[in-house]
Amino acid sequence: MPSLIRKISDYRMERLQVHRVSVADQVAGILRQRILAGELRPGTALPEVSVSAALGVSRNTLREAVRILALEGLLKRDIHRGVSVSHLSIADVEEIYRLRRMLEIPAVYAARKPSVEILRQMRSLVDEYEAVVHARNWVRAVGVDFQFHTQLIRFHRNNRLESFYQKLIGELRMGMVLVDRVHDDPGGLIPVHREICELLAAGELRKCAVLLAQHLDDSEARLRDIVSRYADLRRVRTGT
Amino acid sequence: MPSLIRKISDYRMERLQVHRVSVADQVAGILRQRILAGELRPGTALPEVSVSAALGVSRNTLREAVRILALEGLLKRDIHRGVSVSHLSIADVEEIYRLRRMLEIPAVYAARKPSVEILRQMRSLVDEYEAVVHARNWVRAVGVDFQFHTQLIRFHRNNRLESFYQKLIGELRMGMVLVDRVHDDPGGLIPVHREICELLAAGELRKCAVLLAQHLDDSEARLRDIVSRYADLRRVRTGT
DNA sequence: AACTTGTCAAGTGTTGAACAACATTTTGGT
DNA sequence: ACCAAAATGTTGTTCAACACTTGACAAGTT
Repeated sequence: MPSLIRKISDYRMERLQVHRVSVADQVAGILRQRILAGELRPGTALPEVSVSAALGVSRNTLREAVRILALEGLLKRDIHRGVSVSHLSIADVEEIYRLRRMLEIPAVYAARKPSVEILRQMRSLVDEYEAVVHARNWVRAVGVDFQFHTQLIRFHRNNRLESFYQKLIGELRMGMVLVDRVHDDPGGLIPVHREICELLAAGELRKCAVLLAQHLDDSEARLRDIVSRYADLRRVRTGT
Repeated sequence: MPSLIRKISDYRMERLQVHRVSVADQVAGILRQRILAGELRPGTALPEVSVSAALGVSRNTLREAVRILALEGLLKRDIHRGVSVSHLSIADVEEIYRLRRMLEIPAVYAARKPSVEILRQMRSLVDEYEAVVHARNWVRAVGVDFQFHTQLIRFHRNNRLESFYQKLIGELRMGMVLVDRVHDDPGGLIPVHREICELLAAGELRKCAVLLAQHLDDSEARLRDIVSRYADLRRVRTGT
């Protein structure tokens, strides 16, 4: 595995940078990506031997990667029974959205003097979202959507909060990708996101907060719907 | 190591419960405890070979434990350079206290109809705090203090928030135990905590929030002081 | 038939040893 | 005194083996 990395870059600088990440972290990244892309669906078991063999790393390394993802909430570990991709329950969705409200809405007010940098980022993310939706790349769209909200959180200027928030939306993302078909109206978010930017720039924080709250409600309702529908589907398939 | 556990309990019930925790988790628990007790001070290096030998576990197992604590923020990993107990900087303290305010004050308002159970817990924790301070057990006092605030957070009824909060105060605790001597006035918290309980019970949420905010400010100032003093001390000792 | 009791395979938990990769220190030369 | 190259000690990673659980199925009992 390390030799593969070596091959990609011969330049000393790059090699150093790439190499600073341990293999375990890289493996965690790969698995995270596959989970968030919906490739590994909730409930999928990840037997250590076969997975480590498939990825070309040792069992121990895979274990470290799994430990990371388990602490992130993406994988579930049942002792002596193996790991599997976590399920997102309605309760989880509700819990996470209560947190999003608790964190994102104050973020708007924290943007009293909004950072130009963050605002610029947000605007470019809206553009990117538009492009991605146009290209009908739904998985990527979900990612960009969440990046937009992460920028919002950055107004708090708090690293711990930011990484916690990213962990949260990581879990949500796992639920979002359950639908391979377009979820209701993915393009509908564009004007909302754009208006959030403008209201922030104009200092209309109250209006912005209201709009955001409403946006979050919508988003939660949509995800609830997806999750409950998926739960039914699973129930039927399992025969419970 | 596992066989040792077996010996302790022959009863099936107990054995099941004990054995559900992997050795790695147990080791993480031990290390966490020693760090939070101030036994392992910030900056202390933890060489894998010696530590694993001392604890009687393999290097791989210790590594898993270290991975857990690193993700909790208690240990710092520098790749190829080993792990050490994290330092708490003034910036960290400030960041964490901003989060505490953001989370605890809304918790008061979330206690509009306060759970009897939580309130009971809080009161008994105040009593315990009193007893512990009387016994001059400062390390334990810090722990009980933080347990009190954790109960406050429980009004949010949000598991993810709770574990995030516990991670946060875990980091603070590491700073708190830097002083082996009594920090200014450890008994002074008793009436404050007690009044917070009473105001909550009486539904005087606004007053309670104000008091809590003030309490947090005091607490932050005290910790800032400790940390900066310790940083000076370290600077002198290191000769920088 | 329903219930308990072996037995077995498959998987995880843990270990120890070995080697590779890296940071730091020491060495050796100038 | 300075700098590059080698030695050192540590972590990162792999491998192979064993101990221990679990789940499922077969065998036996009531």
